[in-house]
Amino acid sequence: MSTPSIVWLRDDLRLADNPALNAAVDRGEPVVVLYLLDDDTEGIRPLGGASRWWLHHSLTALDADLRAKGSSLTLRRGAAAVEIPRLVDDVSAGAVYWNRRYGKAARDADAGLKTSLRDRGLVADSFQANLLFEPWTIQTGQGQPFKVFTPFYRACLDRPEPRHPLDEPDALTSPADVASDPLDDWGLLPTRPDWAAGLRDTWTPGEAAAHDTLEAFATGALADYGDRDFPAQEATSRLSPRLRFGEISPFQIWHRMRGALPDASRERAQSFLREVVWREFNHTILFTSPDLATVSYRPEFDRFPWADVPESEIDSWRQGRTGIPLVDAGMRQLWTTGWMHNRVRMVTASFLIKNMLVDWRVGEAWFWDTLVDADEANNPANWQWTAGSGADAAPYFRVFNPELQATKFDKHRDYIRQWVPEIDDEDYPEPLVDLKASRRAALDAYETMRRTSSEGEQS
DNA sequence: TGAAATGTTGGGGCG
DNA sequence: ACGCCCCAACATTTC
Repeated sequence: MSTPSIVWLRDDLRLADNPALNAAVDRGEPVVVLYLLDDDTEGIRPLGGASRWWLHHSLTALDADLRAKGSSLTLRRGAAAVEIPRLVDDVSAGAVYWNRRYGKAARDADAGLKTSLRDRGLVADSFQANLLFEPWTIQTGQGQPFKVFTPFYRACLDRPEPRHPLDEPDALTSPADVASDPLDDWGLLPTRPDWAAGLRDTWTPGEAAAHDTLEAFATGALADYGDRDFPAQEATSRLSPRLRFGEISPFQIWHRMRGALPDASRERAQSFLREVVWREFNHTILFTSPDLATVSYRPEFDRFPWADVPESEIDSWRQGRTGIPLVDAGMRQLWTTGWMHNRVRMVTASFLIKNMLVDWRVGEAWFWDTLVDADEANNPANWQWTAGSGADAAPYFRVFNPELQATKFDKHRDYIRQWVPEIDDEDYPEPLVDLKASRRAALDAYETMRRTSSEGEQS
């Protein structure tokens, strides 16, 4: 009588460098590879639309990869606290393995599950797979979490080198007749309207394509990583959705960057890894500030006098009709492809927060819904960075001028023309706001916040 | 991973 | 030759 192992995949849709999967294989019993669509556990943020599109296709790819190894993906839907024990009973499982995640609700759910499974006599183990450095291991000399990136980065580099990636299992055996939802029943893909054409043209989700992307970057665009601030150039890795869904692990990226590279790319590799460590930093912030997506890290921003902006104007921003070419180009790239170049993310976010005086949470929510790489740590942390309310954030008065940014980083307007082809036509909209006056208003609003904050502290 | 305002310097035109 | 002014270029400060 076998007691199968369950591998519960979440943000780690890969077979290689997957410690939970390898642990299950090493246990020697048949393995059920599970993905659970959990929109029901309180506090776990439901995925946005673009992420659901990606998830659908990444699960499809994963299932195909599993079938090539003699297994398949088991799909279930519901709250983990209900559905995991149900699956355990269905298959008479003897062990459950997973790789760790770092949001509060997720950690609480996982910890509760681990306790209840162990109380029933099952093996229940979790693994480090999705961060190079566990958040609780990177601390200041005082034992506090870092609030500033650069010392955090140095502390990471002082740690032992991250482990080498693990090989994927050669073959898998799975128990017969495990009930699985049809993926199509989950409704992850958009219909009426089908807005995903641009996503389909841009991306191939799945582990194999993730490795192709990393390899192409390491041997190609990485040499041009010094040009990464120019949005018309393909000088970035485009690995963000791969990391979000764990089609590739940061360990695999780390060691690829430490491996054989063209000479021109050696120094660039460290610049790129520094960005990967920003992801670590953001997850560490999330670990210590679980409400990162809803609460300003700097409490004085609770008093920031956001403007009461009509929804129609926020829609102009969402749809890329602000009349500011670089902002509109970025927002259209986002809507069309589910991704936006990093510099343009900063410009579009600064425009919403500072030129329009809209609460950063509004923008964060839109990016959450439309980005294929929306991540519960990076997305809110980066919005708070731009707002000035975050850890090691840009000072509030650092207001991007989108015209100047276009001059500096899209000199020949290639990026703008790609996404806003009607830029020179008469019907291109007038600017939604006056850049000079709105900058002034943003600085005044910041001053108002500072004044009311200090009054609040005195009373 | 900013921008704008303000300050400083030095070359050159000109009386 | 000299002082004066203008202004561009660069540096520093401020928001």
